[in-house]
Amino acid sequence: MPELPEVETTCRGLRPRVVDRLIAAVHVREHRLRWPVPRHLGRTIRGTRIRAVDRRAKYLLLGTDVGTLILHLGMSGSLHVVAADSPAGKYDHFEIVFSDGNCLRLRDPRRFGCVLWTTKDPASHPLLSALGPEPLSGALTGGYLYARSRGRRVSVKSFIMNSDIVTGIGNIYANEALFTAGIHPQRRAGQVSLQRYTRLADSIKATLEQAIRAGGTTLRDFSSEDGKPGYFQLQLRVYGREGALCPRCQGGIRRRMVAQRSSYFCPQCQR
DNA sequence: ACTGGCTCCTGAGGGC
DNA sequence: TGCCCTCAGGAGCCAG
Repeated sequence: MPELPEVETTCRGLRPRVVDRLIAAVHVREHRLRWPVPRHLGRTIRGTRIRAVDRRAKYLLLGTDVGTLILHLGMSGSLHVVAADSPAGKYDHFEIVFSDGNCLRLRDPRRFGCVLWTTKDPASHPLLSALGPEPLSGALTGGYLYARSRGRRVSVKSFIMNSDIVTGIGNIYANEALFTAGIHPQRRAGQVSLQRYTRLADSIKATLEQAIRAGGTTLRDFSSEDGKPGYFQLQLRVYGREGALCPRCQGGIRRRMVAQRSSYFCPQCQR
């Protein structure tokens, strides 16, 4: 489900509702997420407070007085702040109960998400330490993508979805950004010019910024922490639109599997 | 060092 | 109604 805009939307929504709240209890109904939820978590963080909510790539970092929770929403995860006495659903695997009567609940039907713990700088955690730059930072430039891609034969779409290269870009926004930049998703990463990578870097930033402004994309079930859906699906130009007309040339949008993921593109506009 | 393919898991939707 | 298939917003891991 969530790519960078959805995680950022969740992060911003969460912040005012959990920062400085006292942790009264932790409930783990299902330990079997992508990695087991640490057994000691309740004992460790009870009685402390959430001090910060940050995002790195698609990870959410909840800083407490004694360490940092590292959360990932996987494909189907979402976080909501609800009344602590509201009934938990079948897929509400994890929750932090606060002394203000609310709780932060993780729902994740597919269980590809995770809840991990570190007492060190989270940036040095093995899952985070090798990540590439944030796409909305000044570090993502055409020159950077060009330099990293020389000699690489993977498709440019796989290349920009690789979090070692640049973080946060999933299948929806990869398709959208490549359309905007006029680059065919199957073109080899090493065969894209500097000029075109400059356009692509701009397209990635613009696409993600627009999506954040719209509150993310809701295809099936994404909703922000307060339960509101995103609206960027109304602005999607190619994703999920096989057979529809290209908004630029009125040709037909095609769908093809690229590296096991559905890719949508206009064969006229994208080369 | 790269690359493609597989994997974890549940649910929705289509064809028969 | 049920069965079987494919696909779904991620990304770590493995063999070649």
